[in-house]
Amino acid sequence: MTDRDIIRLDNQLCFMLYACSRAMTRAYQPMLKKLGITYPQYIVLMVLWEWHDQPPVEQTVKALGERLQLDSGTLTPLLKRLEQAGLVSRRRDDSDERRVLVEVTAQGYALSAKASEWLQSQVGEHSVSLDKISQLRGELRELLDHLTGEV
Amino acid sequence: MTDRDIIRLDNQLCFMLYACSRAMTRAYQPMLKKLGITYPQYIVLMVLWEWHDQPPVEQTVKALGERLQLDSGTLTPLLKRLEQAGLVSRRRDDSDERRVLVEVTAQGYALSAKASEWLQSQVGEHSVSLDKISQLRGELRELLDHLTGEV
DNA sequence: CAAAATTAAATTGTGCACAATCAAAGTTAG
DNA sequence: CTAACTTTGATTGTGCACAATTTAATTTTG
Repeated sequence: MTDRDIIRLDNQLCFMLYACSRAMTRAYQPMLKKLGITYPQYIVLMVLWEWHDQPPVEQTVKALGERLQLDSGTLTPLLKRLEQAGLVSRRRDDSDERRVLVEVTAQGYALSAKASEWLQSQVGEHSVSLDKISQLRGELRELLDHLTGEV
Repeated sequence: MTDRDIIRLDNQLCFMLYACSRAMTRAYQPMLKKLGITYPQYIVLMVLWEWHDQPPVEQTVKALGERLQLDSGTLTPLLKRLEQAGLVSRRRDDSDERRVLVEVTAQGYALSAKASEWLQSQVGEHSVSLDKISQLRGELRELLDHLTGEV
């Protein structure tokens, strides 16, 4: 296999990731419309739901950013919109005024159940097998670790 | 496996695609900076380079949109910027004034060689095996086909 | 043919991503 | 203690994505 083939393979992988990510967003669109949130907001809420169930040491914007690989330039306005919608609360940490503590409100947590309900109604629609999804997830994890310099 | 497990698996796949796609963009950033283009512009140019080598019947904005699953709202301004940079030419089709024909300029085509050169210098850096990349690409293709309602 | 329907691209508006910069709070060192 | 440094989040500006609407060209129909 020549270098040129390797490059083509790499480019194809790039494009498939780009296309699949957007296709997944589109697939979730009907649910998101019903919930009244965007896909990135859903991603953020997934973490905040998890934090609600199993509170970590730090529930800050920084911790959220590390988890999602997003900076404050993306998170600050997104969280403000979720706050505006009554789904999230933000407040300065009294013990360190640089930090902003973030958590879901009762209303925000309630969305979790609505999302589950909607997704459960769709479970039968999947013709892609769970084994394949599971395997794909694992391979993507490996790729992600490599790209972010874990290895 | 319960419905709840299925939902969690699905959500994890969503997030991995979202994260991997952005991580890949970051990985290409040094090259893109040198070429003076963005990641989506690179994706568009990859198609236009291919069109240059093997011209399809229709070299229009519409054909580009179908190939990349992007609409004119995204493509029009992006192509205008590439045109501004002298990498792409756009002109109305004389035989059907609704259409806009798109192709790379000589300068735009020359970027292909620069990209290849840069990527070839990086080939050794990959510790992810080609087999894995190839397999992953195939699985993503399968997922994409399913999500876009082929099958 | 002329009206209605369709098609292709452009435009408008919202919300990410992300680089770069800034401001304020906190920590460290002289 | 205070000056230098670091950390955290906010702000600013650019460029996608994408929904919704608009405009103009073409095709279809009555």
